[in-house]
Amino acid sequence: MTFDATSAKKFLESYNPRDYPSIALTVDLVVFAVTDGVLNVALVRRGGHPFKDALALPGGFVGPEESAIQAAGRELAEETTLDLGRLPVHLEQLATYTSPDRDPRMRVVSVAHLALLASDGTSLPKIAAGSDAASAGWYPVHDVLRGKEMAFDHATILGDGLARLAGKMEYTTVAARLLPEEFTLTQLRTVYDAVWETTMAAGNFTRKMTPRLHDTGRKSRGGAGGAPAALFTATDLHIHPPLTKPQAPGSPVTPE
Amino acid sequence: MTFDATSAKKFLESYNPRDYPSIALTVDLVVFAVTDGVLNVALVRRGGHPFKDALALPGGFVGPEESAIQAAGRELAEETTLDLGRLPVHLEQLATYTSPDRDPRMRVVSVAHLALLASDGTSLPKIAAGSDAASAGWYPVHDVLRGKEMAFDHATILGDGLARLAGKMEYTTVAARLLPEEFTLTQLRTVYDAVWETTMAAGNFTRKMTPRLHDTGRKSRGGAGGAPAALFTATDLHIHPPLTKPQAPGSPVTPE
DNA sequence: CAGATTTATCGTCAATCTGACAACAACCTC
DNA sequence: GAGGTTGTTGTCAGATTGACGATAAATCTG
Repeated sequence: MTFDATSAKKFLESYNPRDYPSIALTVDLVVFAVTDGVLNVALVRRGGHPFKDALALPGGFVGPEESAIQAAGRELAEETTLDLGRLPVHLEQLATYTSPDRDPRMRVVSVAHLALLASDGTSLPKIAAGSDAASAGWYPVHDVLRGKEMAFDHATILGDGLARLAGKMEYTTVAARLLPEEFTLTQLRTVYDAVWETTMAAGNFTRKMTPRLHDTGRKSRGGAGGAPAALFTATDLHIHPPLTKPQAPGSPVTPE
Repeated sequence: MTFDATSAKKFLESYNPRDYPSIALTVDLVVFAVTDGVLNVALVRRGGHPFKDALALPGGFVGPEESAIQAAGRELAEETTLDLGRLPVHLEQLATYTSPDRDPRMRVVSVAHLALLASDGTSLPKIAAGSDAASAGWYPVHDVLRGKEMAFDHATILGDGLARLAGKMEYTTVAARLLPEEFTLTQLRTVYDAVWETTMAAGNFTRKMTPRLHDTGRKSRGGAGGAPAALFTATDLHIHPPLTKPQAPGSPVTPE
């Protein structure tokens, strides 16, 4: 039925690289960490054109002999000076952005990744600017998204990253990857509140979360002046049934 | 700490395409459709090496001026001879597979997509083999996955596609995209059973699903010999709280 | 055409889960 | 040690769940 075998329909047997303009394969990183009840993202300020001085996600090229996730891990290690491999940093593929004109210079296909850094909640890991970046730092995610002035399509990528994290926290214990290996229920609840922009009831949160975690038996050395809290460890158990993010006001549950 | 700015760390300002081996950008398609209570996937049998005669996902190259999802839509239209654009075919990006040696010939980065075709449940859309494929046809997904003998990493991709669909059906009405625009609750339940390999109770399914759908007021002309069923239309409402897939036996909910 | 059969939908019931909130115990600061 | 703060457990009414039975509406069989 389709005789017009367009050049794009040919397969590798007849593929000649010179038929196609070359493609740059990069990774972009959405790196999250929580401090003081706020979800932060690592951003760099661009030093060169295009989008000079605009905020952008950190990233870099995928080397000829590495996969995208390996490249993401390498970039993350270079940027955070973190002894990656010791801390269980969560790193997963997010999505790939392929619009032909997303970079005005040439065709850049970017595989975005989501990275979650552990934090005790009071300080953020140091990060270093990459080679094309003037500076690097942490920015409150929800503020950045409301301001929405980022280089390339990075605002979209950041939004997708947040949505992925928020969604996955409903049926997983990923939120624990934003905390030290041992943590209290209040710390975990703080992470949920930071990401979801909610204020969850402490009692009910404890009731629903406890069976999914492993109680170490130890107690936190009272930090803030209250009763000592039990220290938990995350299991890789899926939460079933899911913890549901409170319905956003205005979206009816049962339209009649 | 890292002074050795590796070539891969350089940014576009200093990027020279000839520094990198060229990359082929392709799309792979995981196309699903349901008949007779079975979830099927469209596969082609490869005509050339490597993996000659093995089953593979349909796919093709991304053209120089199209995005990955556009390429996926084009390939889907070419393959199904379907008047895409009329039927609301669900098409979404799944994940990107970038392992350097996933294709022995050269570096092929593939953006996999998930496509859901509407079907009345009794027949499947015709599909045509692509240029490098000897034949194309529908195969039962769960059987194929159990057999697990596919070209390249396509078994992984197919598994990921199934997991995406199964997961999304918990909190969305995507399952309706595998049915005609108007459908009965039993048809919808059949889709759930086909994908999840479950047997859901009809009464409870009706109770939970009804408020998420739009009742057209019309009734199905009794096809199989029973009471006529109400015809529904899908809304894009998220299901809240989610419909939970029954726990797989052997995975305890509350380990104590 | 009169059952028998199949199918869709609604109803019931006990068990569980949920959200709201109170009660209590353990710790810090002054 | 008094007072404030924090973590955990308990209570209670309302909603949700899974299992299953009842009813109504159509087709199939003879």
